[in-house]
Amino acid sequence: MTGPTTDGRVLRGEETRRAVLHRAVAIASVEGLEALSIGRLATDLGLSKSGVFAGFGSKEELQLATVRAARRIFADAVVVPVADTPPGLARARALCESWLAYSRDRVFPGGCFFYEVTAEFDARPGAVRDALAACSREWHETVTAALTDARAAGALRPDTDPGDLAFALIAVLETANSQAVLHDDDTPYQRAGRLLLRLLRAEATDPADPALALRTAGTGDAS
Amino acid sequence: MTGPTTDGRVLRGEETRRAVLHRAVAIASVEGLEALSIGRLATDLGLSKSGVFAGFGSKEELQLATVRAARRIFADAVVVPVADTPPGLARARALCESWLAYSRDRVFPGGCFFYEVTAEFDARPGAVRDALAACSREWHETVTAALTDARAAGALRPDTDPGDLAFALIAVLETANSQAVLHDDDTPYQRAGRLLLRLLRAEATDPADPALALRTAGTGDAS
DNA sequence: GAGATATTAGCACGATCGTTCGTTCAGTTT
DNA sequence: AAACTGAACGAACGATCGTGCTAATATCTC
Repeated sequence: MTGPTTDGRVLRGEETRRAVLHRAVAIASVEGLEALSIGRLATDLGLSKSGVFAGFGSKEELQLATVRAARRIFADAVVVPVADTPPGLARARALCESWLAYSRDRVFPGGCFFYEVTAEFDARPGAVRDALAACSREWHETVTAALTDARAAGALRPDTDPGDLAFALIAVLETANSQAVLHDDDTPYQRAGRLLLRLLRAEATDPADPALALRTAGTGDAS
Repeated sequence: MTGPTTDGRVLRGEETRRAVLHRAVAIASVEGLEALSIGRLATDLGLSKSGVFAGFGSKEELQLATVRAARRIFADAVVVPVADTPPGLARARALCESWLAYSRDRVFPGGCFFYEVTAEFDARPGAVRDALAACSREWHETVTAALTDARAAGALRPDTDPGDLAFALIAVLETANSQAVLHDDDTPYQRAGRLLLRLLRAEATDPADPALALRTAGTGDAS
């Protein structure tokens, strides 16, 4: 009986926590996790510094909570929408397109949250880096799994290394994000779209696989 | 004759500036340009805070000088060594291998300086971002030029887009750096080595081009 | 030597950082 | 109504930030 009866107090607390994290992921995607200052969050949200602090207990805990929040947003924006795409090659393709849209549409205002923040922490030992490494691994495994399915289904050549291919696909995605944000330019996304198809077709048993068809806009289907 | 007669004063000043920048690029490659604090640099080098500050005039100028210093180190480590490689496909290949060594050997202790710092500033308008954008453009153009030469020489297929191919190659390089640093793992470099060759061979008119031969160690040449 | 010049040190400023403390107030329980 | 709980506040702390001053110290010119 840890009475999960609705307690309005803790409920309100979680609400402000969510508000803080909503702002935190936005700031961190642009300026990084170190630029997250408790005082600034408090000012932006009209809260007191100590109030924000109390909700997390330490700056590092705030950073970790921010990473967890971003992970959820990323999953909702990129991975969840492709759940209804059939496993295999089509899903791998859908994951890439979904990722490009995630970056292009600025789900996080600074582009990909994890690109920004991973570069910031990848060489600094600590809990934040560990959390980011786990996210990275998770994403790579998601793409690799789709490609492994595709190979098992015969859509990719038997000698294809799903890990290598996933690495190449993700490399193109991340670089498109980086270049597009840095130069405030859309063409990297177009380059990336071409290259993704090229990479997949090069490993596909059937380069004309419908999962690799061009889709300029919408579903591209005309009945 | 703007009297370049050795003035020991300005010479000494430039010496300390170099010492400061040497430390600055190391710090920035690990923790970013914002983590560069004047007081910390002064303490690390046994100088006074105002002494360090006077050498640059402002924090932003220090950051810009750090970027310029890193650009020079990068050029010396990656671009200069391939100057004696014949232009074209061989040089493109050499640039990639040189870059991998630059990252793997930790010319900057935090891996690629520009990966770290570009992610930090790509979404923040300002002089630092502009300088980094220029560096990015310069590097892309260096690789693209080598590929354009290769195509002009008939080593790459006529329909190859040097910009797209350079983009893909650089994407693989950057991601190898990122993954290797984040997970403290060497395998991303091995993946990258395989993928680079794969990408170049796919566009080469002669996949058996000697410039694309495997070289496991050293020059691989036996007289 | 004297005088000009450029580097460096010393000191202090306002601002902001993360953190701690005691208090206030709304909601829950008895 | 009284007792308790948890979120949020306000004030303050020591530290560090970037940035100005002024003075001391080298070095060059004459």
